[in-house]
Amino acid sequence: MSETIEQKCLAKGVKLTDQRRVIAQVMSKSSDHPDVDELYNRVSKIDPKISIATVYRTVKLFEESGILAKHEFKGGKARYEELNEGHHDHLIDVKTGEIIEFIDEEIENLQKKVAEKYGYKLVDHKLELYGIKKK
Amino acid sequence: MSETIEQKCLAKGVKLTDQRRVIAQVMSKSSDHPDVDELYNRVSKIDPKISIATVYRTVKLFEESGILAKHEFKGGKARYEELNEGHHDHLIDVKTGEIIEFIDEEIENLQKKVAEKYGYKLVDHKLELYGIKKK
DNA sequence: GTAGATGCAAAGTATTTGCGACAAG
DNA sequence: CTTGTCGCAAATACTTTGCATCTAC
Repeated sequence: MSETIEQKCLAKGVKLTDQRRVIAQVMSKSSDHPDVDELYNRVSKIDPKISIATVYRTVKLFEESGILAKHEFKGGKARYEELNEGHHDHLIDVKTGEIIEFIDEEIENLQKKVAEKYGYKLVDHKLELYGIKKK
Repeated sequence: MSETIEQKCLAKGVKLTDQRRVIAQVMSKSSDHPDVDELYNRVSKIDPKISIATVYRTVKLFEESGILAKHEFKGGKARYEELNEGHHDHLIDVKTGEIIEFIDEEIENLQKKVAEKYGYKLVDHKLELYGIKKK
């Protein structure tokens, strides 16, 4: 495991409060991609006094600090995950909603090439695959 | 040019009303990717009596009928474009918001391969590149 | 001590919906 | 005719914000 979220906050000069610590810990433990509501539920079990406004403010702050990644998958609410070294994309099961993380260097390179072709420097991208499980 | 939106409606058994005809024509003429508000503005210039609720209902209906594609680019409202034969993805200029459409067969194939690898049949995907124009 | 964080409730956006009037097939 | 559509305004869902209070550094 690389740095904890708390360490990242220190490194980036993000002030640590009790609320932020709780939110950070819950996100670290979450291997799925919770939306704000779900995150708020989990956080509330640890400290019921934390308000949903703080959860919204904190995920936004963490996202801007490069600590969390925000995803807006099809037709739903925004969902978050901890951002670690290895970049990855998502394969979403359209039946169950299950999410599989994957990495494909070849696709990454091709994306860069496409951007170059049009005279752009690639600064970000979003790749989501939607599939049905084969029997 | 392939079929018009009106022809597609007939083909798919979607009832044609004056309002839908206007919305269809405006979308056909739009080479950008307007959001509902912008579409409503354009539509209102032709027939000011059309309500925004109808615009919302119509784009949703057209999307479900495979006539329009809905995009949810980063942090904004949903945007729409006419869906024609050739599938394409989008390269978005993060400075200006300009959108370039592109096709890359190689990436398409690799996506299918990734899904296969995890035992999935690819039914849909979303690929968005965000870039900065090089000088 | 001070700048910034929190909780609360109210305000914003974007989108959907119930309902009576109306129009397409 | 009958089923589905429209316009309107109210409702919903998600997210942000003003303000007074509190807390980390």
